[in-house]
This record gives sequence, C-alpha cells and structure tokens, in this order.
Amino acid sequence: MPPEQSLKQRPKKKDLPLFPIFPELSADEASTYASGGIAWDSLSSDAERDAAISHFMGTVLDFRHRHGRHFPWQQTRDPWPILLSEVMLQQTTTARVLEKYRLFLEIWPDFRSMASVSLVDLLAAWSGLGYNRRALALRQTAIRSEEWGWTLPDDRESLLSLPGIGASTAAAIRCFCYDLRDIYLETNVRRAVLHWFFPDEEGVKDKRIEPILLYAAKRVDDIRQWYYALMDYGVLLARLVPNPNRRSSSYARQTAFKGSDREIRGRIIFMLTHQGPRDKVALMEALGSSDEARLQSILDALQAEGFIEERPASMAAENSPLYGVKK
DNA sequence: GTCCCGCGAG
DNA sequence: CTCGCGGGAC
Repeated sequence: MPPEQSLKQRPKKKDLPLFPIFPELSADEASTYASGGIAWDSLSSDAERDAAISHFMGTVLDFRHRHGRHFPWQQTRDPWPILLSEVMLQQTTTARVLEKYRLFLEIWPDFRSMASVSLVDLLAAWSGLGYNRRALALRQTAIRSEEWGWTLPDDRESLLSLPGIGASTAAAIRCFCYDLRDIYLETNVRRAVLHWFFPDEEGVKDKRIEPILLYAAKRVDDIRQWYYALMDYGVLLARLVPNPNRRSSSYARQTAFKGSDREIRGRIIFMLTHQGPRDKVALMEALGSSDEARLQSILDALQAEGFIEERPASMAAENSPLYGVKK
C-alpha cells in the first residue's frame, strides 16, 4: 500500500471527492453528463441517427477529455500487456488490477516468459485477484502464442480459439492492439449505451446495442480513445444513476460469496499455493469443515480444471494422498 | 447487499 | 441460455 493511502493519512470522509475515481469532478458538472439520451428506436432516419450518435460521441469524448482516467495499459499496443490487463480486468476492478499488472510485467515481460512459468509461481502472483482459472488460461494462451511468433493474431476466429479470450477480449485485442474498428461490448460500454439509447426499456439484448457501437466505431477518429472514453463514461454513470445494466437481458444478480464453493476453492488454492501440499484431513481442519463429500467434489473439480493433482501417498500404508498445485 | 473493462461448460 | 467462478471495495 502506498504511504499516501495509509490509514493515518487518509482524509476525513467529508474531504473525500464525491467521485473518487474522477477527483476533479463536481456533482453539478457530473449531472450534466448524465442527461441527454434518446430512445434509439424512436429515430426514424439516418440523419436523426447521425445527429444522435454525434451528440453521444461529443458528450462521451468531452468527458474523457476533461476527466478521463489514464492507465498504463492504454499507453501501449503490445498484445502481451494488453491481454494481461484485459484478462485481469475481467471481473476485477481497475484499482486492484493496477498493482498486479505492474508486478506481472516486471516478472514476466512477454508471452515467452509467461509460457514457461510454473503454475505455483503464477497462482502465488495471481493471489488476491480471484477467478484463478483466468491465470491458467492466460498461461495457456501465452504457450499457444508461439504459433504466431510470441504475439497474438488480429483475426477474430483465431483469437476466439484461445483460452480465456471471448467476444469481449477478442474485440479489445483487435481495437487496442491493431486499431481495428470492432464492437467492444463490456459492462461499462453496455451501461453507457443502455443509459443513453434505451432509457426506458427492460430486457435489452446485446444484439440491439451492437449496431449502435458499430455505427460509432465507423465514425470515430481514434478507436482506442473512443472506447477508453466510453468506459470512463460508463464508470461515471455507475456512480450517478441506478445501474442501467439491470435492464440488460444478460444481467444476472450475483450469488452470495460467503459460504459458497467459490470461497472454499479460493481458500484451497491459496493454501496449496502458499503452504504446499496437504491431505484431505488437513484441508478439512484448515477449512473448519466437516463435510467431506463437499470437499471431495471441490477437489475433483479443481483437479479436472488443471489446478491441482493428487500426489501418491508416502510409503506408510495408511497415509492418505496429498493434493498439491499441479506441476 | 452490489459490482467489477467475462469466459466456458452444459 | 443459464450458471459457476474470488475477493475486495463500497
């Protein structure tokens, strides 16, 4: 933790900016950015759609110009740091990603170095980000990148064939590495378009958002800056209005974490990564659990996914097998 | 409790 | 299509 964020020096609550992510932004100014939307389907001609998109683009780009966030992964076109950031940012907030991103690039500066890292070292470094399977996929994709000379291809099909890369991340690579005018639809972008062009509608499908993004992508001058701006604007809206993403057809409220298998998986990975192999009895003890069947099914899943392996029991006949991070 | 610059399996 | 998947911040 940087010293300026230490508990003692943290400002009193009343001194904190209203929008911590945009420190120079006042509530009054913020609210001017939140209004202005119009239902896309109410536009009946290309001229009207053109004008609406222009207004939208102007507002969003203006917001970034005045209050945009600037991240290190926005300063490069190298596919490795960009993929690294995109994968980390899948379900993890920017503030928490920043530190890990810098750490990873220091240790593993390119695809080639990531391709040869041991799983235990990788998981140890990943520790704290969550969704550990992302780390496995990242390494697998690094290994596969040798096919393209230790970089990533720019065509959608090849990108989608790589583990951990879906529609969103493939578009991110195409836009941010190769300046291609693709449809990059992630949560902040979705929020921005829903707020602006579907103000009073429930259950909006992504298929209806995509044409609007394509329309804008084709008109915009700098595709990278456009999507950075759209994400900044989406982050602003998250602080200003009830989450528009709840009106998306793909919205799903998340399940509780406390007491979930997810929590237990995370604790098992953490223990095996930081403390070495354990047998089932030791794991039960450490987890404070008495449900052996549940633990076994979680271990089976972790093994099937390639996180852990069963080590042969030691020569003493009664010893139970150890579980350790896969070699 | 809600969200986070999603992906993959079924 | 729906669901599981971490862990921290607010």
